[in-house]
Amino acid sequence: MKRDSRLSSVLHALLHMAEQDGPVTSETLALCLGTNPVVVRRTMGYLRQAGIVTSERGHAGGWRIHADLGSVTLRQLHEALGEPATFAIGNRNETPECLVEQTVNAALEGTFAEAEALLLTRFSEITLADLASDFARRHSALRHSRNKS
Amino acid sequence: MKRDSRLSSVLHALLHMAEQDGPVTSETLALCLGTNPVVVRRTMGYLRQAGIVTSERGHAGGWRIHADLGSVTLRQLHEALGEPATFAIGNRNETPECLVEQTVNAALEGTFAEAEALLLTRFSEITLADLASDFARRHSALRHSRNKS
DNA sequence: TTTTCATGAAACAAATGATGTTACGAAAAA
DNA sequence: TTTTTCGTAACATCATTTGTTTCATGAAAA
Repeated sequence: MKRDSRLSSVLHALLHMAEQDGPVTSETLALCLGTNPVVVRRTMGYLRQAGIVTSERGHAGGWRIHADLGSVTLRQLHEALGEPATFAIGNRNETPECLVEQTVNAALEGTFAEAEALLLTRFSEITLADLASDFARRHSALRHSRNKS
Repeated sequence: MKRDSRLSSVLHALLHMAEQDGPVTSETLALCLGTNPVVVRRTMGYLRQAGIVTSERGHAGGWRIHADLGSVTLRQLHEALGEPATFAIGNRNETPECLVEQTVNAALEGTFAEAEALLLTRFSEITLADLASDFARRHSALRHSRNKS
């Protein structure tokens, strides 16, 4: 099953952008992510539409975060990306005539809905600022362990 | 995103089998599911390996449920199918060197793990007997509404 | 004003993975 | 011995994401 990794990608990109003062080009982000500048533009375009980032063309152009890190949640990013399907497991037929299959669908849908609600709740509780501070902690821990050795 | 619908499929098949006395052929199940007998064999084969169903060849052969309906949970079926990936969303790179990406992965993995745990818990709480009685309820409700009209 | 750098967007290619199909072998019963 | 049915391998199809190529457009620098 091929997973949608855009949320992971934009988080990676945004945290790198947060470390920079000026704008960051698609080229640079593509190098960070191990992909292609066009893919970066395509994906970041969703965030621009949602007002989370801005882009500038020409010399010294690139991408900037256009929001407070503490105000952007994973849920907002997920929504900006079009709320892609959460689960890789699903019903065989979404609108079956067969009563047996309707029963199966109802049971699975209820369960998936509950798990998705939990996921989205957690997403809404995590901000870019949280991740940035997690990163700072890891970074400093790494420095300490390097100094020791 | 293409979803794995095997759990949905086997539930559909098992409930149809529960309605029958004798064995049910792959051909019959394929008609119920709107697919191919070979696909049925392939998928039901996982359940046979797990001891949930048996198959017999030749005349009057086919598939039988080899367990008490109340003792088979959705979780067991999910496990029998090889515990396919739950989420259609995931990390871009599972073992990144980049500390930023490690931070992102850790946050997402924690959240996904929590949602998956909930899903599996719910799966372990639902048995085939539960679904069969849900079905009976729907079936009887349908008859009543038909009699009214 | 021309060149360079960057995004915007469309069109196409590649890769991936589930599902579907064909074909044939093996076993069991009529 | 013929029919039925599963078991399995190999291959085809389909959908979707991701990657690539290409060119147009805009903005700053030379």
